[in-house]
Amino acid sequence: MADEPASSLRRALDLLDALASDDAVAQGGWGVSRLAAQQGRDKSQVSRTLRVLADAGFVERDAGSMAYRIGWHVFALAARAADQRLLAAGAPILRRLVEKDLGERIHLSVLQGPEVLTILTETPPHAVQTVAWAGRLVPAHNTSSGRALLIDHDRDELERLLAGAVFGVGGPNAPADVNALFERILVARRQGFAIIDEEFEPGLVAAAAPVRGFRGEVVAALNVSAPKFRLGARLPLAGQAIKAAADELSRELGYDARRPTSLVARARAG
Amino acid sequence: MADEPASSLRRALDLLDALASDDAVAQGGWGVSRLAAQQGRDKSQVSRTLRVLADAGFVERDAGSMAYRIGWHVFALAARAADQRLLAAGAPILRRLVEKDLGERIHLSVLQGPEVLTILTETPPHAVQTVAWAGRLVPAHNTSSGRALLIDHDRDELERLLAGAVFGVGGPNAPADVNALFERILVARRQGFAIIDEEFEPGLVAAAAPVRGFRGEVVAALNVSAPKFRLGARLPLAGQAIKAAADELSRELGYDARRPTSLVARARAG
DNA sequence: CAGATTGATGCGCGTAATGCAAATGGGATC
DNA sequence: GATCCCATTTGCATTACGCGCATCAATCTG
Repeated sequence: MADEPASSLRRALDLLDALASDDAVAQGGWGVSRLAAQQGRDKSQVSRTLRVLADAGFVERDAGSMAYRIGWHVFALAARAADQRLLAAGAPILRRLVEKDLGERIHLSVLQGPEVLTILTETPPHAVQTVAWAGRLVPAHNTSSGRALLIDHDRDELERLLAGAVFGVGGPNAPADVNALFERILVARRQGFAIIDEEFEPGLVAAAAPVRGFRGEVVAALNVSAPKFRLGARLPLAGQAIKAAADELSRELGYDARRPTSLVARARAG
Repeated sequence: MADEPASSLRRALDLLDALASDDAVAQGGWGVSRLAAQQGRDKSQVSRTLRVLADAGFVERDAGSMAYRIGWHVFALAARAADQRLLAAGAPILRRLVEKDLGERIHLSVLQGPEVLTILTETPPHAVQTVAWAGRLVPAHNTSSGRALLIDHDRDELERLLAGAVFGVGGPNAPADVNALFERILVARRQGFAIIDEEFEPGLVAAAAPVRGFRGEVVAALNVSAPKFRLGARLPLAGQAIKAAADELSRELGYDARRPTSLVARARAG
């Protein structure tokens, strides 16, 4: 719980988030009133905050509709967001995986608090509709990426990280609590990759493996997900392929598997 | 220059900017003291502001060095709003192209599997018939937009993507097979834009250039097409104009041509 | 161990964010 | 053109909260 006092800065950042929501994007941006109502704030202050954000280029407003949308500055910053090496080195590996090995949707994700952020997606050409997954957040505790990203966490760390998470939802096999999750993490740790069978969504299976940085800590996860009827049978094989690719990516980031990692890897949990 | 009172929000945003500077990025992020000195602010408040930014995910800190960097959350914002911005920033550029530069029909399109989907059109006033092109699908292999959208693809990727495509149809100069297409893509790659001369339809010429997103990957294509008797003579010039406009749009999407984001592009090429 | 550096925190002070209310500015409809 | 209605901005009194100073803990250096 412990709702922070919510500083004025935090409230401003929440406005940016709201403008990047599916609804706001789909409607070509939101006006002051809509934003104020949605955020439970007074219109006046929202108006003033947006003016500052607009002056700084973080939002911009449509000349006709007066609606605000995310501005150029955010895109410029995003281009310099954390570890571009991960993106640069990851892209070709994802492509190869989807084309040569698996023929299913491949994602590269990082941990964002108790959730998983997809930063790169590669879709097979035959895919009918491409849902834009990049930039989306999903829970960490019932997804394959999440399991891979948490593979070094011990029970206490899990407990703390997932204090607010809702267990037992998603697919029929979703873990019921932290203990169940930890058990499955131990399995993943043993075999080097995680297998998910209808935990996140009914009928969906997935496999994921951790990507490590040069210090040995988990920096990302590579995963494949697909309908059970298509991927189910060869899921263990897919896991192996994903793990091989993740290991390759780790090497490109400077990770040396022979060096001991546990100490440094643990440091990131705080 | 009437310096604004500089609200606290503005100061916080300036911190993000500072963290996105070349120096900061090159050094893997900056610490509190460095940032405070560079911004002429007190360490204490920089520390507190960064804590809020970090809680919101807008910055993240390196566990070892304590240095702050732009966080993945910014990336997520940009990724989710990317499509919106493509449309918003694209519209005026299309309008300007058709009014000032070319006086012919301009399209903005994206790749949809092996086909090209037009998402924005601008028509010159003198146009007799206004066919609604937006929402239409055309083949990728014998259109200028398609060529621009496939400009980073290598031969193998083309082969897989266009496995079901019918070659040798459309105009008299339509590419006969994947090899012929790839040859022409190489030409387009060299000059930065694609020229089509009666490939899609007899008597029709076109020029197109790729638009890149903040990650450096091709997200759309800008193109002009017109009857050969009207545009044929100045087609190379039109190509240059289209390329210039596409580059401008890319910049508005956060693409920085100087940065080696081309790693992503190059890696695709092989 | 002294000395320097870096980041976090306690605490009064004063600025700048806040909420209410009123004003402004279009678009509608009649 | 007069009257509403909606969205956005602005005026203003109040005070929360951002601010700088000083202090403290933790690391690094020599």
